[in-house]
Amino acid sequence: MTHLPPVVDELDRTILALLTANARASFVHIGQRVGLSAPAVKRRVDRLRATGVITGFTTTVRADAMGWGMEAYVEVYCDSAAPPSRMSEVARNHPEIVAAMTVTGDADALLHIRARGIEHFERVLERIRAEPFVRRTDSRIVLTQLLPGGGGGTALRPLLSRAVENAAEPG
Amino acid sequence: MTHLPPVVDELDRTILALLTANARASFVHIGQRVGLSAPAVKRRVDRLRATGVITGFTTTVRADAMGWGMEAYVEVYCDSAAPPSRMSEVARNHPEIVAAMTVTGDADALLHIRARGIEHFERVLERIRAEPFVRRTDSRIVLTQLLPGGGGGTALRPLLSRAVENAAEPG
DNA sequence: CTTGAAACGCTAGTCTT
DNA sequence: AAGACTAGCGTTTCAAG
Repeated sequence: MTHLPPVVDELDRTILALLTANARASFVHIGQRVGLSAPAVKRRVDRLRATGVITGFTTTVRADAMGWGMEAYVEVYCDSAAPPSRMSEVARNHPEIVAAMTVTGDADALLHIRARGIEHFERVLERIRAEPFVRRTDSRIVLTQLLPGGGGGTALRPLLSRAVENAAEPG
Repeated sequence: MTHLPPVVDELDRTILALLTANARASFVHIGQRVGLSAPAVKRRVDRLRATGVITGFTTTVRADAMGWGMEAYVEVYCDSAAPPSRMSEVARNHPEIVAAMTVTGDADALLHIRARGIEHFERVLERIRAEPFVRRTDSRIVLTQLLPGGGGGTALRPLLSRAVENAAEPG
């Protein structure tokens, strides 16, 4: 929440690397690798969270194992008067939209979409194109991830959160 | 590593939702929410990892706080004979490429790139365009993330891993 | 899946540098 | 200011039911 001076030294960077590699690593384990005691590691992690460097701890899930077999990037062309806030609202209302951003170039926004299959994707696309300010869309369906962990976790959170009323808050 | 029948029931889905919301949540805490004892939760999490549904636990880090202030999606047009394996190799050799995939449409591949700033991004682009089989590139620079957690964590792993020789393996 | 017990990790307080 | 140490408590883990 707060925004104190986010100073990140080499020790912090190593701790962050270890935590991104395994968010469930114990503080003693991390401490052994960086030459610190467990309480010292905890203090640094607490500070990284307080300064907003660490925003959370999440789990990477294979999307296809969850039945979300396809993935696409959709460029959206809007009417000239369309405000980004309106697009943001649309993105929040469609759980299949796992990321949304405004971009440079001809298109106004870029959406990262996950769907159960082609027919599901088509329905999502129809819903988006039904928005009054959307003029047209241009889709790129993902064929193969070229890097390991390409289908990873953070973006899946909106798709899973329907199963839980209150998300668990750390600490 | 193994690929046993990845059956995922409603309880598993709830556990996954809680773990994606907070990967450091304790098994007792999760158990209270789903009406299970801690060992029962652990058994299910172990099984989800063994069947490849859970691929890891990671930490979400604000990229800008780490000095990675800009983000772009780059479409790559290749020579007709360029194999995807070659593109995969290129993606692995450039740490700024946090995701790479083959896609439908005019372009052959789509790259997700993070850079410290415009000038850094330009250098990365030059390096990519210097690859012999790359014919041209088409970039979309990200202006604003429209969903919370849009700058998130998993994709940052390659950028941080240089700080650590051996990544911590869970379990 | 649960229970119970031992090992382990987390965390706050206190002291040292 | 930042880390080390210690002790109390919660968690993880394995055995057995």
